[in-house]
Amino acid sequence: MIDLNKPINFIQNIIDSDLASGRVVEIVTRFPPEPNGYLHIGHAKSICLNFDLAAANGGRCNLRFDDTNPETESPEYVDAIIEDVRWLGYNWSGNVRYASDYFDQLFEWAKFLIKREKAYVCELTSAQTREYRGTLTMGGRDSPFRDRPASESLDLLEEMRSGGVEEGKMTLRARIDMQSPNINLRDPVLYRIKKYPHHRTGRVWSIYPSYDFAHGQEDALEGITHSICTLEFADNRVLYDWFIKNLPVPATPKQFEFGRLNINYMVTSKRKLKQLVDENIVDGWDDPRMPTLSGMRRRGITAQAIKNFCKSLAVAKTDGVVDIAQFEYFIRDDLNKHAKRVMCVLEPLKLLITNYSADHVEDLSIPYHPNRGDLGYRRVPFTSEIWIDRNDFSEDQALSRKKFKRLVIGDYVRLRGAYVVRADSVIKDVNGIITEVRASLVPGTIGKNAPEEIKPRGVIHWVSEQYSVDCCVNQYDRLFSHPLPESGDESFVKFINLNSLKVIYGCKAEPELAKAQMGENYQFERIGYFCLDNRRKNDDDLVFNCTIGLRDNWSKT
RNA sequence: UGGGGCGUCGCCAAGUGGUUAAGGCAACGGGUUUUGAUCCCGUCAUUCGGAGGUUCGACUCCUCCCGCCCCAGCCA
Repeated sequence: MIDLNKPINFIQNIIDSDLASGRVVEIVTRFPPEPNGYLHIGHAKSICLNFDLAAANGGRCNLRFDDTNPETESPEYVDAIIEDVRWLGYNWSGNVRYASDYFDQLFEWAKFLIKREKAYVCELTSAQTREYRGTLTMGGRDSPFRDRPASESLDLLEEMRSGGVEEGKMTLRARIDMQSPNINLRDPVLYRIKKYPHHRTGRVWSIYPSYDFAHGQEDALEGITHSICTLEFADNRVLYDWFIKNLPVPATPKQFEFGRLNINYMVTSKRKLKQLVDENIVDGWDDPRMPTLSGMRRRGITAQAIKNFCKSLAVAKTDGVVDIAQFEYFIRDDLNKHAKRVMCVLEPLKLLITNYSADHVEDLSIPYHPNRGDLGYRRVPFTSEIWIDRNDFSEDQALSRKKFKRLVIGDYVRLRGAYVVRADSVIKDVNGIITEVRASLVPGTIGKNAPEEIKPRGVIHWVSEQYSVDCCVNQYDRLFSHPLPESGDESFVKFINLNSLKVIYGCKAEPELAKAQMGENYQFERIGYFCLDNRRKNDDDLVFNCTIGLRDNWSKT
């Protein structure tokens, strides 16, 4: 599975030279999610990169929540994220860490900067701050509070911290360069007032550090050697380095950026995914149509498939769009190897075998997997009345054997794992709808080919009517009808595919599926891969989610 | 118009002065098959955003041009 020919990525190259030059002795990385939403496939790429890079170099990787904005964060997200990382199979070094663990230290460092006249409390409103910042092409103007005495800033900061100042009235800013062509350096905000309870520190703080003031210092505190983030943070790197240089931090982490993962027909923006959840466009963060890890898990996509996919991805600085077919390849690839084969009829049509005794039952033994003997066999009862899928039968005898490898009046077909049968006639209701097909089997064809002159058109799946179990199947189509739903403005909701969920009731499954286990993947032969849905009302309800259909070359033509 | 980043097959992507320009996905042929699945075999860039230049020799170095992405949150 792992492509040994795949060259090492540019970050590994950097690690190699850092190790060779002695800049670092142990590789330490970190996965730093903000707990303001659920993890999605894009995060999976980052998780794999960080954990695998550390492991490949004998280092370690931390899991750290960047919880610097209590207004948008919650313990629900913390728990979900931890579960998802575990599900992927990764173990972080030591305890789960939080930016909030370092609030005291960060505050001390803020005062350190003030004392060295590298930070000041600013009383510009947010609108004024924006105005003073200048534009992309023009420099900004210095804040009138820029040169106030350190002692004054120190007192004010203490007042901000203790809740004595209204939200929006003051910020702590770094004193860098209002003329910098890099806007991040135009006296960035280090602390802002938020009188909002934090999910871990409660109401202890009335001010919270900004991402820029927190992230690099957290990395330094944890001894992170390679701080890997996505491309949009490239401009923040000089600021990251500025703090590391101007603060008495215990280490010198370095930031490296790579291109985030985009997949067509998907949306990977926590903000937008949250919108889908909040507006009830989907069933929740774990809706099987969502690109979230929890949604994909519920859909039946395996952690291994996601990891294999992520590892196949290049780590580079280009921001491309990966074809969803590439992801689907890895989903099928893993499922094909591991899923047990069973039979299930989605749209039942009765087939009566007229030359088979009505009270006879044959206990057939059929392998769980065509090329994995280690998975063993299952018992499948064969009776005279069976269910076949309606679209596996046609009255049109003119249909060529090449175009329709299924049952046609007057011709033969193999019942998977059982006999070869010939369709003889049909019975219709008053509306002309076929209600039953009458057929005759060719004796002695179980496990053997039919006589030379009988050439079955193909193989179809079936289920004994008497022993079948009823089930329900959820089939999914892509959530968006547009390959790039995020292109253009915020109107991605306009591209929602309204037919992305199809619930099929009254499906008939072989008795084996009555024992279906949660978390197990099955292949419904000739249809696709399925798993039990985790939101069933009762434990013995049989509701299956279609993970993905089998590859289907024939329907394309 | 400032700054940062990127442009190699339909998609992803190796390549760091001399290779027949890897590989995967997709596509298209063919073989095996009691899943129209899997598996196997084969085909698929005289060309690297464009134009010049340096060089015996460039996707790789230089110059100019074109295109795309990110930055003006007290979000991350």
